Amino acid sequence: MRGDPSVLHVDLDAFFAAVEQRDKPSLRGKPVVVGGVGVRGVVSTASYEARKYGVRSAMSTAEARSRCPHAAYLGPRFEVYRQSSRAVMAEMRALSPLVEPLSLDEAFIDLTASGLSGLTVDDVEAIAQDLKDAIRKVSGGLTASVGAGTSKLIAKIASDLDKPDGVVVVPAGTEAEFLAPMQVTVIPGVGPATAQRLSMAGVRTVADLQQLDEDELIRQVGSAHGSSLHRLAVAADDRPVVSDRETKSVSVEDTFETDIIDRSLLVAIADRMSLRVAERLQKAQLSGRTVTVKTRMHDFTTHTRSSTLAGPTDDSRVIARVARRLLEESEVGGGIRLLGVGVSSLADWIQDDLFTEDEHAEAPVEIVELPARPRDQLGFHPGQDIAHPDYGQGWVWGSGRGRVTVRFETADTPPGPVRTFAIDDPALTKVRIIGADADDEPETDQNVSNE
DNA sequence: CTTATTACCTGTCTTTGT
DNA sequence: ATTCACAAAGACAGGTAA
Repeated sequence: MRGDPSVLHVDLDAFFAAVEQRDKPSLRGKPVVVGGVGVRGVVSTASYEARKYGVRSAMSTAEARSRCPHAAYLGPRFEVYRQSSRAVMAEMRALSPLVEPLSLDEAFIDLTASGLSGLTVDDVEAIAQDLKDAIRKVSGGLTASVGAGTSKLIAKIASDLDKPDGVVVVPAGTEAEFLAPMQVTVIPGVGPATAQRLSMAGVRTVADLQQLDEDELIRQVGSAHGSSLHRLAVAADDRPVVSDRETKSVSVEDTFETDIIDRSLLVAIADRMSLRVAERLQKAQLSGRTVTVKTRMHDFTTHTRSSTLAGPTDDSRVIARVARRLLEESEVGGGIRLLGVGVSSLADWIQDDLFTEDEHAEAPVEIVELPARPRDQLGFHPGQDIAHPDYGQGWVWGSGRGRVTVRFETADTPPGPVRTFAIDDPALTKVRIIGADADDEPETDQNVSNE
């Protein structure tokens, strides 16, 4: 444990909403809600004006609309947020090289890494103010709240105490008494489930937690969580600030506007998701051995199915093939509201194909001319690639009753807009059918024989 | 009515090594 | 060749959290 409050936690205030207000002055001073705008959307960030009406992060957009109908409801613009985030993080790194981003709008900074030591509360307050000024300058006026203390735990809790635009520095040596009167839920890692279990043991505040016997705590919440909580309750926290943390999994998931029962449509979606996961793996120079398919049923129960390959891959065809099999093993029941594909057990080295040379051959692409006047159901299957002269590349989501529904995907807007065409639309002329998968990657169940 | 993404933990099996 | 014992490691599914 260090002797000065040299760990900072910086949290940009209502980040997504603040960026929108910055870029669109007419929104300033007004309630702004950023998040999913569809029927099943949820709120990512609400501006402080919207929070007055009880709009909160993670609330369904439907509920937000009923609480605050006159707010501006905006879909997220991640590229813009990423850009501002980068600029802000750069200011932090100018202050100290040891910066650990937690998300686009949050980071820890360890001031000792820049050679500072023996910092007083006043020193740190001045540093925090300077940082906030710098952030405001590079970001076009965004404000941040900063907490500082002798550990990540204290810094993180402190940054929450004077929002927005605040600075809270907790003097070294006062940590346990600082925490004691607070609810246990202020401790990161104590969510609803843990809070419930603790409350059954009569523990509501950190002071209660400080008095609870460690063995009893472990009985309630498990060994790993229990012993770490026992230490955090008395502010014993020596977790280092770590920059450049390694990615451990890459995944994509999508909640559908309406539940899907059609297995062939699910397969088509899983194929798309496998491709996106593979692209991201390749971009990050990663490959992984475990493929996971996640399904969320109409009743919100969630299931995962996973399979581990003999060696790591970043090949979309391999991922898609495993995902298909896992999907086949999954129940569809009364419909699926969410589907996801992920890859984990990552290796930072790319798979060397030792004996599978011809496998990178391009998948056969067949251009098929449609009949001039198709009637119903003319050879459209979910997953077919399709070209449209105005909208570009899309793929068939479904068809029937003289219409074809096509989903267009761009790198920017992954699920992409859905458009429906009459099946005899002259613009729908070319359908690309990507050939079925060919090659093989050995999976777990290979036969190994020993001498 | 209830997002998307990542990380980590736990209980239960299964595999591997000796 | 088969079995047992035992530990360590890995795989898998579900849960919790930010």
